[in-house]
Amino acid sequence: MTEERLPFGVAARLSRYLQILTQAKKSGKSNISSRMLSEYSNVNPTQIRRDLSAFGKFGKRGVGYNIDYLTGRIKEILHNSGQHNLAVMGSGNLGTAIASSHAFADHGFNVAALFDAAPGKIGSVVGSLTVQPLSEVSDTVQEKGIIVGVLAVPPEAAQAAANMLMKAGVRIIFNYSEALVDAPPGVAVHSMSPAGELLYALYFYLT
Amino acid sequence: MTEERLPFGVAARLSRYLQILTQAKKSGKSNISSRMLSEYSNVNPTQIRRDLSAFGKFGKRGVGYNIDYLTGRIKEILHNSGQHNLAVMGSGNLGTAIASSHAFADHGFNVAALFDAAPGKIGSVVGSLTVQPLSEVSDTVQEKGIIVGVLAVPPEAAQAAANMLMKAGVRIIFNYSEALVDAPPGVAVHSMSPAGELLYALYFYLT
DNA sequence: TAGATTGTTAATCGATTAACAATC
DNA sequence: TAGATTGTTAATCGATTAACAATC
Repeated sequence: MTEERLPFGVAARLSRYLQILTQAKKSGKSNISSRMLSEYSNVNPTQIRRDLSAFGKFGKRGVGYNIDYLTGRIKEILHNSGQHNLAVMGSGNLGTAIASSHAFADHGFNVAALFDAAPGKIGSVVGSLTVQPLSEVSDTVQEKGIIVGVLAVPPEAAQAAANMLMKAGVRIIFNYSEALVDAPPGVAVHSMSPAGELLYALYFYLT
Repeated sequence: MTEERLPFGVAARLSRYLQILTQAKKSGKSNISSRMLSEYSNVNPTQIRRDLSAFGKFGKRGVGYNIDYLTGRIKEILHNSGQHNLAVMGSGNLGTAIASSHAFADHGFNVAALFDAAPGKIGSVVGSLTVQPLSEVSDTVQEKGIIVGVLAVPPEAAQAAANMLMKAGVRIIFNYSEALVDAPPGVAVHSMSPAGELLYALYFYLT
């Protein structure tokens, strides 16, 4: 096994398996088969077994994969250990939903700061966070070692919010707005596009 | 050009291009090159040109693609025309954000109903919608011809909400909760997994 | 004309799938 | 033992990429 970067497809699928394993564990399961992983991930079961067996024999024939064990191995492969801090831009309904969600915490992601442009929102409390003004983005990102920024702002404010984050040192932008966001090389922009995914799902429904 | 179903990858990428074209149009552009489409979609520019040229010569050398024209052609390829109705389950922060968003409307998706289990929420108004009780799911889905259901409920309520929608005839479930959702064959479940996508982005940041 | 970008080829690599022996 | 499921092979298909002539 060479220590090279994984192909994009493999890394994407392993991340997906990890997410599913975490949820399956929560629902009380201790083992899971490639067939069940396939149902939840929409990845072919043979492909799943191939992905995993490239790194070792993680399963038991006739039984499936032990969830705790497999979770540990995939975390190793993805170098996923420890905590990472996130900043959320925008404290509207979407920003509040993201900051309150447990979805990130399950994977070691900690929402460490919440910012808003509106003076009326500054100081209001969301869970354990207090909404901060944009003037504090730079200092907070550096103090807390934030490497991921989440855009939960209106489309017309998305690029400006991204610029502030990138200037402060953020290298990964999660864009929940519809707007297109430009970034220099070295910064990864990942745009959520529910409408795009819906178009895709609908195509297979219509045909 | 045979009238067969597109490969999954092609349909996914065309959906993505359509989403980007819609946003690029909004920002005032009238043309776009495969290189720019590549920056926003993270798809290789040669791959984009190949995807498009499989259906015809849509571009102009030295200029790029006309956004309006290309939008029309991709809509044809994806059989995307007309309106489709959505139902959103859950009127918390996330459900409210989804129901208020323009992201879906840009592609002909109309949020036609919003449901909640909490008696205190019933009757409250979100945009042009009034929150309805779960007892009305079945009738509303059938009356309005709703084919897509969006889960914006707490994880422990996700499966029950999905079951109600499926029983009423919904064939596409968009799961915004972290929970795993089971569905019979014939129903497509599409789970958003921001944490999973973040794991993926982080892997390439860490390596 | 000069610059830019498409459309297309060719070569390589990864994904997909069926099938099945191994084995829990 | 019987049933289930992994690990693996082999064959095919789609994705990726560089390169470049065509042409706007």
